[in-house]
Formats: sequence, C-alpha cells, structure tokens
Amino acid sequence: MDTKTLCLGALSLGDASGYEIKKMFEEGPFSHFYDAGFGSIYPALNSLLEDGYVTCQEMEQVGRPAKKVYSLTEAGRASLHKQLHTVPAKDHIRSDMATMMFFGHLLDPRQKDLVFESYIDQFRDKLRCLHETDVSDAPAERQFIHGLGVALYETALDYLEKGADVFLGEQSGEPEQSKKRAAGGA
Amino acid sequence: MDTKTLCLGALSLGDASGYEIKKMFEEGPFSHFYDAGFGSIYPALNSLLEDGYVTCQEMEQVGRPAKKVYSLTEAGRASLHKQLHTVPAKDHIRSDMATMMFFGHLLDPRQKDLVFESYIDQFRDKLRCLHETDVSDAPAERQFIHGLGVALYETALDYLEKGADVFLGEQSGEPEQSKKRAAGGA
DNA sequence: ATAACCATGTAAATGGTTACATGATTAG
DNA sequence: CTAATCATGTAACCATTTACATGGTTAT
Repeated sequence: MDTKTLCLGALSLGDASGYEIKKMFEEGPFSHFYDAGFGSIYPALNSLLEDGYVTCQEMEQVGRPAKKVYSLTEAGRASLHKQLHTVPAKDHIRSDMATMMFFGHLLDPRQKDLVFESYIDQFRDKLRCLHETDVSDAPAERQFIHGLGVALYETALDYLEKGADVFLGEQSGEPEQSKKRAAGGA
Repeated sequence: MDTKTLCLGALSLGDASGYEIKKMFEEGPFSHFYDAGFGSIYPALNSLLEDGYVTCQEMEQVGRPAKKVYSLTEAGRASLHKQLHTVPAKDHIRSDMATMMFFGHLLDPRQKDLVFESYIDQFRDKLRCLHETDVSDAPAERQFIHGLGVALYETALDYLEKGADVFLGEQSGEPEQSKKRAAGGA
C-alpha cells in the first residue's frame, strides 16, 4: 500500500490538510504501523485530486498560513474500499537501532550507550503518542489495533529497561550516562 | 542504512553467497528488524565488490548451480564499523495488515477473516524462524536483540489469539474458518 | 508432472527521501 | 534573537520492487 491509499484512509476519518495528515502518521492513530513524510504526502494529495478521489478547499486562517482541506469523494471512498480488499503484503520493518545493537560487540561504549538510549526514547515517545490518542469513540477494530501497538511498545520498553545491564554489560566508563538512565522517564 | 551496509554486516558473521544472505534476512538472524530481496542484494554485492569492500570466489558444486561466495575485506570491515557509528535513523514500519485491520469496519467478513488469519500466520512464521535460529554461540548483544524479537512476536501473537473474538465480533458467517483457527499451529 | 529449492542477474518502473524555497507567528 | 510551529510545494536523487531471463535438481 502506498501513501496515496493511506491518505485516502486518513481522510475517511474526516477532512484534513496535508499537514494534519502528516501528524496522523507521526504521532496519531497510524504512527505504529505506517510512516510518511511531507515529500510523499503532498504529491499524493495532488495526484488524488487529479484522479477525482478527493476535493480541495482552501481555508484562510487568521495569524497563520492558509491551508488546503481535502475531502474524500465517493470515487475516493470506493478506491479505498477496493485497496482494502486486496491480498495484504507482508510487513516491512527496518530498524537502524536494532541493527546497531545486533552488532553491539563492534561498538565503542559511547555509541553503544547512545543507540540503546535512543531506542528506549523512541519506544517511550511512541507509547506516549498512543496514550495521547483518544480511541474511545472509534470502532472496535480500530481500538483493537491501537491496543496491539500499546502492547508491543510496552513489551519492547520493558524488555529494554530490564535488560539494560545485560546489553550494556555494566560498563564503568561513563557514570554520568548511568545516572541519566536511572533518572529519566516514567 | 541501506542493503549494502547490511550485506557487509551479514558477511561479518562469515562468508556467504547472495542467496544465503537473502535467507538471513528472510528467516535468519536479521528477519525481525530488516528485510531485503534478491533485487537489492545482488546489485549491492556487485557494488561492494567494485568498492573493494568484499572479495568473491566462485564455487562449483555437484548437482546444483555454482555459487559466488563473498568475503569481507579489511576496507569492508572498516566501512561497516563506520556505518555502525553514525546517528541511527528512526525505525520504519509498514504494515498492510495492520492498516486493513484498522479499517476493519469497512471490510466484508471474508476479507476481515483473511487479513486476521494472515497476520497471525505471519507472527507464527516469524516466531518459528527465530526459534530455529541458534544464538547460543553469539555475543550477548546479538542474543539480546534476538530475545527482543521473540518477546515482541510472542506479545503480538498472544494479543491476536486472545482478541480474535473481539476483532472478528463473533461472526457466524463461515464456521469453517473458525475451525481452521482453532485447529492451526503450535 | 509439478512444485519447490538452488543460484544469479538485469532493466524498467515505482516510490520515497532529501534538500531547497518561502514566509508568518508565537513562545522562550 | 532564536527556535519551533504552522503551511505548502518541487526537483533531483536514491533505493527498492517487480518482472523478466535462465536452468538444473529434488521431492511429491
């Protein structure tokens, strides 16, 4: 599934601008299973407009730039429906941090610590975003997928936090880093 | 991190052919945090050869096609080391199945069931691959990342299996599908 | 017979990221 | 004064996927 289809999906939740859709990918309801940046969202939206799958209304705002609010058309809704009924591809995952940690024995202590902290921070951030997303009014299916994201991130965070000493091997190098780790977060 | 760097990483575990590297991504030690197909691995290997980061030896085999076995050079090892000491990018995730399930209220019962089953199958497969990968001789860091994958997949599988009724909403439609679900797997 | 596995590769097409370009407002 | 947030967009570049091309062996 490409960014175009995902934009259609985002708009099925309500009218939105490209900027707002970006936030749905970054910290909203899609954040744990899809990502997209401006460079793919804006072109996708313009292409969708040409296809007749969305309409666009320019909204002037006081004290900030005008925004383009997109709405799904019937054709757009039909296209989304069609895409949702294809054979799903396998998940794609790419993690630099897991890769670096996999080769942890090749890392110097500073990098090892930095990567480990970044990974924890990432999961903490993602978990915070999911907790800030209100799903109480959403259909059961959407709540279910939200719950999966929460379960996954909680597992990852827990695993990393409890295994810090195993992974870092009780480095004596930089006591300041250890302090930061003990102090941070929840 | 691109496929070239990951190939360097794969070769740091021992000499291998493109075909063998593919299997490391698909069902081996990298399977839960990276993926790559033939179309990116073979060109990457040839590019690495031009760069002088790997050497190649053609090995004739009885009863099967000759294979090209690649080995890391010192320059390759240095390049890997350098890549491992950059600032890691955030994780990238793309899940068609989660997306479809997120829009589960728009799916007809057959598709809803199919996607759900596919998702469970995917996690079961991945978990099986991880269990079949022997890490007993690997460095602690590699074992740690392996354990994270296991923990994550177990959580996902458990969440899906226990929530089947919540997600599928006790459809009465196709009793055969329910039987399959109850019978399958571990 | 047929499918799956072994084994490598290329060319075209797709799709996404990065960098650039612009510019007002608000909070620190 | 600086950084962040709001807001949109394009062009060049990069990487990956897909489809094609080939061909022997082994298991069902």
